[in-house]
Amino acid sequence: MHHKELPELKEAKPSAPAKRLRADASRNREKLIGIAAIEFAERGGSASLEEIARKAGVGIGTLYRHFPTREHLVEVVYRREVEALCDAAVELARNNAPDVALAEWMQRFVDYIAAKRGMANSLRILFDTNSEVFANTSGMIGSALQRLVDAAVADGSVRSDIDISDISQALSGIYSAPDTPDWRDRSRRLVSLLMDGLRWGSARSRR
Amino acid sequence: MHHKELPELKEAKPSAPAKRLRADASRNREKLIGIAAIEFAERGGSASLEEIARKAGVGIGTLYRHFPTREHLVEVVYRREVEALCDAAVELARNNAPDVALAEWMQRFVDYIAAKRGMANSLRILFDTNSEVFANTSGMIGSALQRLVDAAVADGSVRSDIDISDISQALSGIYSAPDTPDWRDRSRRLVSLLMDGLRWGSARSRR
DNA sequence: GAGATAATCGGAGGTGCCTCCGTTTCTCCA
DNA sequence: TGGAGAAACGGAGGCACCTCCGATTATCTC
Repeated sequence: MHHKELPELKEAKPSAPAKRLRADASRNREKLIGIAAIEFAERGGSASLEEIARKAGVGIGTLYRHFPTREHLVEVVYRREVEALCDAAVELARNNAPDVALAEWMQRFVDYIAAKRGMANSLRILFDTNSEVFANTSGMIGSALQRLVDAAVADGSVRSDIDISDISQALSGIYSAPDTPDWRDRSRRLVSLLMDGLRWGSARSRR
Repeated sequence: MHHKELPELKEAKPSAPAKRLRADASRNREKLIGIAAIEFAERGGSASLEEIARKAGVGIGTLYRHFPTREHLVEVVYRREVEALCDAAVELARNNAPDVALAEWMQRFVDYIAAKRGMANSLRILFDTNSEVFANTSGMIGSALQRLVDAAVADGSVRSDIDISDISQALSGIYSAPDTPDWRDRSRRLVSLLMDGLRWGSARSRR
C-alpha cells in the first residue's frame, strides 16, 4: 500500500499558532485527543476512529477535519504523552528524594512504553513520513532522564560512575523485548533491579 | 494495527497437496490468482479484493475461502512470479546465445521488480509473518542467475573474473533505488551498462 | 444587542473489508 | 445412470474508512 502523502503536518511551532481556533473547535479538539489517548491505549492501532468521534460526542467529519489521517491523530497523542512523561520528571523531582524520583520515573517510563506497544504500526508509518518528530521526543526524554540522574548523583544516593547512555540502553531493551503477557511485570522488576544497581556503591550506601 | 495472526500458511509442500481441490474450486483459484497478479501490478497494494473477485467472476466469499487474508493472496502471486522469472531463465538459455540470454533475463528481472514495487507494504507484512518464503525465492533467483552466468562464462562471451554476488548487488541496488517516474528506464540502462562491463575483456571481445 | 459572515459541525453516502450461512454444484458409489 | 452427501459458492449484512456539503454556531462589527 503506497503511503499516502500526508499533507504537511502543521502544529509544529508551539509558539506560533497559525490561527487561533474558535472556542468550540478547540474544545472538540481536546476532547478528541483525550478520548483517542484512551482508545489507543486500550485497543491499540485498531481503535476505530468512528468510535473515538462517537465517544467524544462529535461527528466523524469533525474528527477528520482536525486530523486528516489516523497518523496525524497518533502523532498528537504521542507528543502529548511524551510531554506528560517529561513533565512528570519535574514534578517527581520536586516532591521526592532524587533516587526515589528517578526510580519512580523509570517505572512510569515502562507504563508509557506499554501504551505505545499497541500502536506500533501507526508509529512506524509516522516515522517513515516524519522522522523529525522522533528526534524531538527522544531528545526530550533524554534530557528528563539526564536531570534526574544528575540530581541523584549530586545527592549521593546513586553512584557517580554511570552514564546516561547505559541507562537508556537498558530502557530501550525494555522497549524491544517481546510482547509476552507478563511483559509489564518483568519490565518493572527489571527497572527496580537496575535501580538497585545504581544505588550500590553510592556515597550513601552502607557498604 | 496489530498484525493479525495468519492461520498457518498451507500450500508449502509442492509435492504433498493436502487434498485435491474440486474441479470448480481449482478453476476459480487459478482465475483469482491471474486477475490478482494484474490488479496488484496496476494498482499496487491498494487493489480492492472485491474488485478482484468481481473481475474473476466469483463472489467475495470464494476469494476469502481460498485466501483468508490479503497476504495469503499476495504470497501466492509473488511465488508464481518468481517461478515464472526462473522458468524464463531456462527458456532464454535454450533459445539464445548465453550472453544474450543473460542480458535479456536481467531486463526481465527489472520488470519483475517494477511489478513488486507497488505491493511493498503487503510484502513486508508477509516477511514479518513468514520470512521463509523469501529464503526460498531468493535462492531460486540466485541459482537461475548463477546458471546463466556460468553458461556465458563457459561460452567465452563474458569475462570469467566476476562473481555472482557482484551482479546480485548491482541488481539489488535497482530494487532499493528511489521510486522516481523514470525509474524503469534508468534501471534498464543500468542493466545494459552492467552487461557491457561483463562482456569487456571476455575471450570473445575484441578487447 | 442584532445581524453578517466565516468557521465549524456532523452525518449521509459510497466504498472496502470480512464473516456467516443458505444454496448450488461436483464427485463418488451403488 | 442416479442420487446422497460433501465441498464449494456467493452475496447479504455489519462495521470501518473517508469525503462532501448543507446546517449550525461563534465571533466580530456597528
